[in-house]
Amino acid sequence: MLTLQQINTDKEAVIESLKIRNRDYSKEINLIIETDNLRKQTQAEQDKALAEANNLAQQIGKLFKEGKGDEAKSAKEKAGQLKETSKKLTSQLNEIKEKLNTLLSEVPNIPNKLVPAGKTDQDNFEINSGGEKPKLHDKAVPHWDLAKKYDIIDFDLGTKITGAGFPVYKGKGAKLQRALINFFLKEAEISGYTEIMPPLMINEASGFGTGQLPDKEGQMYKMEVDNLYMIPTAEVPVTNIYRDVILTEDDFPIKMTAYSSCFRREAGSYGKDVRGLNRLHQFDKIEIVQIQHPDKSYETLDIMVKHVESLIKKLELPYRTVRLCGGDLGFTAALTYDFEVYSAAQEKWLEVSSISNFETFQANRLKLRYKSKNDKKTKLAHTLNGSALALPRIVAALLENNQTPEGIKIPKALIPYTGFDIIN
RNA sequence: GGAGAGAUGGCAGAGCGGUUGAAUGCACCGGUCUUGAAAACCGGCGUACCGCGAGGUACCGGGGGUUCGAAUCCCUCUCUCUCCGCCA
Repeated sequence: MLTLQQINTDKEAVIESLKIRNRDYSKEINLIIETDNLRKQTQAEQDKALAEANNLAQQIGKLFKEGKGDEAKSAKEKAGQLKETSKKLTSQLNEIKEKLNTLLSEVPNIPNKLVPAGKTDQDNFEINSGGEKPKLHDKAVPHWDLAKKYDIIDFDLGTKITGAGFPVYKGKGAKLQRALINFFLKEAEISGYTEIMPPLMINEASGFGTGQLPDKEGQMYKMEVDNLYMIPTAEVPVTNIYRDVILTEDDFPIKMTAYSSCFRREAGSYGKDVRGLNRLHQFDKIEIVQIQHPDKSYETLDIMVKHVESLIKKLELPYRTVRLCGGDLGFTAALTYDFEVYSAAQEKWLEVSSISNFETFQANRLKLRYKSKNDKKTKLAHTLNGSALALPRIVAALLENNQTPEGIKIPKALIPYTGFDIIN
């Protein structure tokens, strides 16, 4: 969430920047400032009352020691009154603080200047593309048919065991998953990321830290009995490693990668979008996370984009890179690049990666800070993350694009990991 | 699951109702000394909020209570450790 400091220093600029999200937040921002002023005022009153009470209590202590019981008694009465007023003020203050927090957590991140105007994903700005759309043979079919033909992914079986959106990978299908996981992890390792194997369930504090709670509670599976959530992405447990941490500048950059299964309820999705591997409740993803000095986070974002691009290139998939427009930009992000690969049989672009700079938005919730060398103050760090990469749609594109009458060819870069070069 | 012990500053560890934001040691930073370093000595050393400032307030795992006054007493939650049970 935004800091009060950000809002108080330049309220107009905040409101103006948020307009690119196609909404006017001036009402919210003004209410926040108003509430904050009330907070300050109430706190000043409370501090005064408490100071007086503290003083009095000390005096009473002294009087008792000196054996002046009578004087102490009258002082006690006065203290009792003070206590009541301070109690009232305290509960008022708590209420105000809670309101302020709620208000603050409802304002999205300030978009970077590079974010283009627009409402939907149609308005995203294409900044790059590569690879070539393959020419498929006459009898080419979408990946869900290929999955059945070669018996590598069984959607019905998943439905039987669990429900829709939980596919079962079999034989070479399972091996392909494992190969992709190892390939992505290896590439991340080469780029200097430390591998993390995180818990797949998280508590409330972690969900709040990275911004899934309270905004996206409905997207997560919840274990009511233990009050835990299944992770929607490894971003959550991995970034939360640094919750409540104060770093030194020398610690930057912190680079972590993690493979995990991800669980999303995807309530409200339907139709073509969810066919086959296009949208699942459980899927596998390799995530890269960086924690960086504010001066260097955008440089880092570009490096992360390059990393993802190199993965897709090695897999020889046609892709395009887009910068998300204001309407498509996530609540917590300041700038996001998406990668889409072309899935030739369904003739669709599929989003396979999303790389974002959150600036201090997550760090503020996480209380993730660093000690500045210059002025020795603690300041909020910048957090970034990206998918590198999510498996299902990559698999969809690989299957569809590489299908031949003889079988599905495996891209060269992946063969050392699969141990086979064709699925037939 | 049962029984017990515990949670204090970066770490270790005192304090167990009154001037304790908290002894002491280590670590860390600045200085003296030294050719340099070590040692020794001197000084500094938590976070947040309010205030132009002096200063004030809050924080000893979280929340609540008792009291004029709580790190200290009570309740509750969470977590850690030890023993027993169960178990991949």
